[in-house]
Amino acid sequence: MPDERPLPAFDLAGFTPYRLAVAAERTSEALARQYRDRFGISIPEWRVLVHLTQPTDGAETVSVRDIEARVAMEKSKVSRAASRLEAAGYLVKTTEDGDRRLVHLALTDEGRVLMAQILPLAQAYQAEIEARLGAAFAGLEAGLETLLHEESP
Amino acid sequence: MPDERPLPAFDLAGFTPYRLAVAAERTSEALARQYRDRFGISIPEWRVLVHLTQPTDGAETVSVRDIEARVAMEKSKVSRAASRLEAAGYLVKTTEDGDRRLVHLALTDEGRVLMAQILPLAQAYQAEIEARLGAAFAGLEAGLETLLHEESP
DNA sequence: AAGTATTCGTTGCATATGCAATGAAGTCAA
DNA sequence: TTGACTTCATTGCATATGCAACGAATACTT
Repeated sequence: MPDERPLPAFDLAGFTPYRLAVAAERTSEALARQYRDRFGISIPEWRVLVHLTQPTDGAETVSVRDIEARVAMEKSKVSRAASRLEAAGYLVKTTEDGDRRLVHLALTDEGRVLMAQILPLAQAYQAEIEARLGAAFAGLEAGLETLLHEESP
Repeated sequence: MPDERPLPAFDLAGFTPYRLAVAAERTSEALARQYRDRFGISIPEWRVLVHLTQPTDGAETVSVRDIEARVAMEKSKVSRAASRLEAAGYLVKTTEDGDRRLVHLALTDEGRVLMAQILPLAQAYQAEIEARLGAAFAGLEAGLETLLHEESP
């Protein structure tokens, strides 16, 4: 006869990593669809591009390693995304003067024009999310803040 | 001279889809590492297995399509994960009697034994997350609830 | 009933991914 | 200075993935 010992009750629908994964996938995809259809940009490429628009506090260095450190993205993924973007003319890779192991990434004018079109989409989308969440937005933020600033989650 | 028109200011660190993606990746990975190291199970496989432990309300059918519908997982991904799990002996695929297009997925005894080991890990991890979040947990939940129950995010 | 349309699961194929290995460049210690 | 060790970015390779196409089964329409 089959083993009928009941499994521990487990509520998948309430499992936080699962909920986060689904929410992340849906929200990312909704925006990704826009810039993929219009500009042929993938999600890893978008992440690299966006990092290059961020103000670099003080030191003007943005290398593969910097991006890898700030995002949950492997360096090989960053490297390949950067190569595709370079081939497309959106950024240039130059060897850092000080430390010649580092590869300095910078937007081209073409890249700036691209981002001048994409960033407003992202801003509008963020506003849409906040509007939809209403009062719940602050709570979501507080929870994410805790999860993101922990040592070993 | 280079185009210096400033790009629209965009705060990547505060971009909700980005925050969700990083939080999801970290929390999923922490558990995935455990069942990967101990049992050789991948994340897609874990998702399929977990769905097979969930109480099916009424109709006893769990097909590829059901899993696809409930999770953010493509049917080909579900199909291949199920095939690997079948090869490993953790589940069996049978043709549904009523509608012979449907493939009925069910845990084997071996699969139940496996899940009896993994589910407690997941439960403990969920408890850990809730403890770490403390009062912020309810707020996170409320936000996720809104994001997950929307038509077109 | 017959023919068309739709649904379901799998698979072929091109691409993306993760990981380890590599080579180049830099650091450190004696 | 030399030699061992570390860091950085890229690449090779095996595997995973998404998408379209397919065949089988069912539903729909007249």
